[in-house]
Amino acid sequence: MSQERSTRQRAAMRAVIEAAGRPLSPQEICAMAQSEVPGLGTATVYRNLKLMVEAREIEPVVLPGEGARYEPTHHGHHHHFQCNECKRVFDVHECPGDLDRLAPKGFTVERHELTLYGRCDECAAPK
Amino acid sequence: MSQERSTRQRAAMRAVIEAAGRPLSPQEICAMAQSEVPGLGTATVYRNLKLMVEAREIEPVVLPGEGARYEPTHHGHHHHFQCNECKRVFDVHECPGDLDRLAPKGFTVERHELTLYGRCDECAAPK
DNA sequence: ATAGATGCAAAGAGTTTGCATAGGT
DNA sequence: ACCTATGCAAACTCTTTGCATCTAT
Repeated sequence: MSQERSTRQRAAMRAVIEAAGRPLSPQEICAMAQSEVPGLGTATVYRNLKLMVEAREIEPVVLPGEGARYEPTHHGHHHHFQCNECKRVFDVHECPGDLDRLAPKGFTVERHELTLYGRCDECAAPK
Repeated sequence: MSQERSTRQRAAMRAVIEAAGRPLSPQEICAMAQSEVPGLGTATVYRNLKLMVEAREIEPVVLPGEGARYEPTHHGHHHHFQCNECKRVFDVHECPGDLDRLAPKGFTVERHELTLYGRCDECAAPK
């Protein structure tokens, strides 16, 4: 039987993802976790992300045209906002709801993804 | 000044995209256009796709986690529906509108993308 | 004739995999 | 000690770029 071990790199990644408050890209996670575990390699980050997703500890956030980002598993439906300037992604907990009616006749809607684009509060503010 | 030339490869790509009736990936476009222009290379496909997008002749359709596909330019805002079974993508011309209110305070919404997932009419129907 | 377009190959960017070694248990 | 996890480097996929050649105008 396989058994998951608790390693410094995994702990560092977990801490970084928990603390972020927004979905992080693999490179961000790698860079941020390196302050805790300097030698951390990208392969390890990808391998652990995969394991953590399978363990339902985190989940991928995939926006159109962008690589996957990861955030702690949310219980409940939510969407995302991407800043056109800094390109960071934020959670949006509101939902327009009732999107089933938009589908063509005979189509059944099971799920939807909504992404807003614009300026985040920091980038909207004058410098 | 630059002037766009009409070439066989561009014409073939245009024809393929027009005839498809659904958004096509660069590889599909390349493969399909090669029956008309055998030596067509991927670099040319990508370069022409870029030009055609800039010329507003076609537009990219980018779904989460999928590479870009291209379809003839639609006039008017629209969204997409992807069938979970056949994976085909369809246009959805309705729009929930008024999504600006969903953003966090201080955030400005400029644009939105909405993708519905479910069953298309053919796949929803019993076989 | 001239300048944009093409095709090949090489270069990038992001992600995955092979393999010897480090390190949890 | 055993066996998973790690780090490096190489492989892979998709897309872009450099460059000599071709070709529409």
